Amino acid sequence: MENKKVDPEIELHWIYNALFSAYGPQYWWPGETPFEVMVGAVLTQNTTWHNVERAMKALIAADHLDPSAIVAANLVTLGGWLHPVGYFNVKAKRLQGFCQWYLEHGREEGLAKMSTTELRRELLAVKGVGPETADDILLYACGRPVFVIDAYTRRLLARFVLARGDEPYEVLRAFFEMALEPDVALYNEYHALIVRHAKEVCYKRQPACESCILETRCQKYFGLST
DNA sequence: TACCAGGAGAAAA
DNA sequence: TTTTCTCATGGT
Repeated sequence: MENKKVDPEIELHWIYNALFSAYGPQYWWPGETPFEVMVGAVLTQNTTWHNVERAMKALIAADHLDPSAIVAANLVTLGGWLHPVGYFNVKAKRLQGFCQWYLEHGREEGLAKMSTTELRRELLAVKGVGPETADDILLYACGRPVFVIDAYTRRLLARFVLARGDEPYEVLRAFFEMALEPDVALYNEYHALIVRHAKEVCYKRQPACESCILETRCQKYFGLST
């Protein structure tokens, strides 16, 4: 594989424009309120969104899509509502822990008073909230300009030879945030488009993704003919 | 039947 | 410090 020197700023903007032209706005993140977005971020860990929606519906049906109600809920009962998302025993504890933190920090109003750096540090200190979940919450619930790195993003970077893909989370986040202007709407749409594209075209198909809308530029770095 | 999905924490090496 | 294991359901 030929490893050519590329300009991350140019490449990342090109990829974004290509994805947006192909798929249009994705209207992420699903959720009526910022708190619902936060709950979804915790529940979606290693789980499809379809199953998260089922668990959210169960919480709503039980009138428990509320931080105080979740904290007060019996852990076994809460796990029962979360059953569809898998790891329900783990996620019940994580969700309760997160809601406890959310209430102690003054809900949305309290979080809004914190700087992005401070809020991110606080989120990462919550058990069950790792870097991706923290950044999902920061970007989609709190409207902070933080780029979310997930498995799809890593594959995309690897395919474009912009990174190996297995770098530490913070390295890849910095890579995006240095190449792109700190724009909440852009980061929001970009991550959503990467996920959308991953679902449309399987990145695992090596070496080329036939019919992939990014194919022409992607192949440029793989030296593949059209 | 086997594998993967909008991860994270703990334990082991 | 890095790698491996565990948590677990539901769809393909």
